[in-house]
Amino acid sequence: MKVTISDVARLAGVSTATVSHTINGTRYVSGETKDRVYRAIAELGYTPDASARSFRTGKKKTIGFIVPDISNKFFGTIIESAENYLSTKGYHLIIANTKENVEREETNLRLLTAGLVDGLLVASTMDDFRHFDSLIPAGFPVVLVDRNFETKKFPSVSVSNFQPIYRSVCRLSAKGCKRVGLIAGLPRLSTTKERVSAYREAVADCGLDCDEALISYGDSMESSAPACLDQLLSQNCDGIIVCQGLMASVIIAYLRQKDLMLSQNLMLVSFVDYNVQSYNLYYQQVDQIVQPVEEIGLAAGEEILRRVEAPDSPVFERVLTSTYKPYEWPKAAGN
Amino acid sequence: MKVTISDVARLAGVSTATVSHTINGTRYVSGETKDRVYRAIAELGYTPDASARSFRTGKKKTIGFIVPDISNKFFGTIIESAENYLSTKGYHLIIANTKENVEREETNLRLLTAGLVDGLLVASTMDDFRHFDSLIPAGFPVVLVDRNFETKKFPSVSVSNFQPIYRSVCRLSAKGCKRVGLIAGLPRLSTTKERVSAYREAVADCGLDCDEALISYGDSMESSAPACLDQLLSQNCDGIIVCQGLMASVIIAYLRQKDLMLSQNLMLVSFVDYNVQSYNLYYQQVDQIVQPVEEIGLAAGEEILRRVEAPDSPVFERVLTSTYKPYEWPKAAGN
DNA sequence: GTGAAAGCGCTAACAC
DNA sequence: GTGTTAGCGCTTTCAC
Repeated sequence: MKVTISDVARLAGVSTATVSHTINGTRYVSGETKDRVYRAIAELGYTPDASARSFRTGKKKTIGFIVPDISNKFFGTIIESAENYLSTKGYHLIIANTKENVEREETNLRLLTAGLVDGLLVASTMDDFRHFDSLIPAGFPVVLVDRNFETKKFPSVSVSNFQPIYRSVCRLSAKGCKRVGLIAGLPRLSTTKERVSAYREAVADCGLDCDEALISYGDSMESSAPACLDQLLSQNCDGIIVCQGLMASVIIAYLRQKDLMLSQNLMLVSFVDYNVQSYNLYYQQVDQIVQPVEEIGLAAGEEILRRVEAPDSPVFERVLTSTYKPYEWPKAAGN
Repeated sequence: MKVTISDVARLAGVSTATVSHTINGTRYVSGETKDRVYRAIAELGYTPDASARSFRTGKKKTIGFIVPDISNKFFGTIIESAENYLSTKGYHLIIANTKENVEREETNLRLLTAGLVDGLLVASTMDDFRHFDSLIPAGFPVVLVDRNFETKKFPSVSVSNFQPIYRSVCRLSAKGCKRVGLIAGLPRLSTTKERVSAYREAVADCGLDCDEALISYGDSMESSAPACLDQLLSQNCDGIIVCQGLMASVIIAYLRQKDLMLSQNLMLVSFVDYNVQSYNLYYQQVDQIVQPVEEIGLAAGEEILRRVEAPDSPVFERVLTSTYKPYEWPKAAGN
């Protein structure tokens, strides 16, 4: 049967309090007593029961992470670096995948806030802040990751993509492009909105063709890439900006299949993506916008623990910046 | 403050037992009483506390998954489909990342089996079964995923790659290759061992050059790909088999950078990888070995719940098979 | 058809 | 320097 703290106490000839304090280092215990306790623990093969402990203390030592798409390497990498940081601090990570589906997010929000985790990291697929907010119990620690709401009630960790997208358009314009297309994600997402508005502004500033049909909205998952590209090609665009790394890979391949060489029919393509060691190998012929993906995960981990430990600490918006890599740069061979 | 089951009971004018049974449907409650309970719950905004419940029942409704590399799409996809199935059954998924590091796996094994989860899915990076086994409390539900041990004590879900690798070698041989190289993963992994032995057997059977230097072991992460490729190229091989999808992408790019066209200096390349919708676009010029990644995740989910619910059910080894896609096949356009 | 009450294993006052 | 003990919120046996 299960061996409990009382079994240990009995065998060691001490009280359960002493055993507890010995294990947790929460008060002084004499060397000799410690010894007896540890010996008893070893002999019985005792392991403190995590759920009894959580129940008692109210701390679960667990953070939830609601993501739109685990299999997307962008989020996979964020999860990885968040988990890496959290495990360092003795926390576990519970993952929930929404597949960009609002109901799934609702369900998970409800389940995870019901005493399962100490805090929640959310890359939300919702656009209705009021609704999102209504699903979070008052005072529950939440940090928004990658995606924001207009209303800045919750702390967030995100990436600014306005400037790089603006710059992409300018560079395409300078190369002679007149009709620059944009392949964006789900229209409701803050990241999409920000990129689209940067695009619109730059297109106007550069005097390029300003045509809503040049903006193609995908569903933020890779499968929508070909359709988006087809739409843009049918619009005779001569430059393309792809707002997502996963889609970008597909786009490149699809272009190649269609025998449309880059810098020929199409002047230039810019990507927004995560930084992979092998990245340069693939895409050296195009501009890259590299997001600081590991840092997002790390920052997310730091912020959520800050809020878990001090729920009333000030609400920060942490905005990280992407790196813009123009394609003329000297090639830095991976490895 | 926190609202508990007693608050609800008091407001509804019933006992906590009735509230509990109403919520859980564990015994008959009259319609009228139910109503009162639900009204009280709504009024107070009551949510049952998950950790109290776990503590009481001993069921956490949580499965742990120890993976070597979350950011690898192969595992990302397995996690995704496992999570998908588990959430369907009311279970949550705790992720732990080992980065192919044995100590990290040990730590996580210890932490997760200490009352945190009901069962454990593990894609182990260990090769010492005895050691692994010693870290699992007797009777604790465990299912091995993707990677096996020689000793078949634990149930497992894995993929057979012997036949496809054997076939790859044969096909390269038929194309005229004499020196076929293999880019494998960590030598200690069962998947690597199985693939290497298929390779060795086929090389012998086909009368190809049999040279240990033609086998290049990576670390099962993408960053080792270029070094592996360089090693093989220095061996003047005329065909290459890449045992991992992540590495394969890097290899393709690296070959292109080196201006080595496929089917020119190198006769053919085969990949072992997951099935992505866009896959055909990329790699149509090579044979593909497509692993049933979603099914691995699903099967893993099914198996672990079976064991959680019936710890003494028979130990199954579930072996799934990959799909071999020769490159001459008529192209099935993605989508 | 419903209630009373005993714990699950642990931590943390409070006591000495 | 260590022991006693209440109680975290819930489920479930036993009782009526």
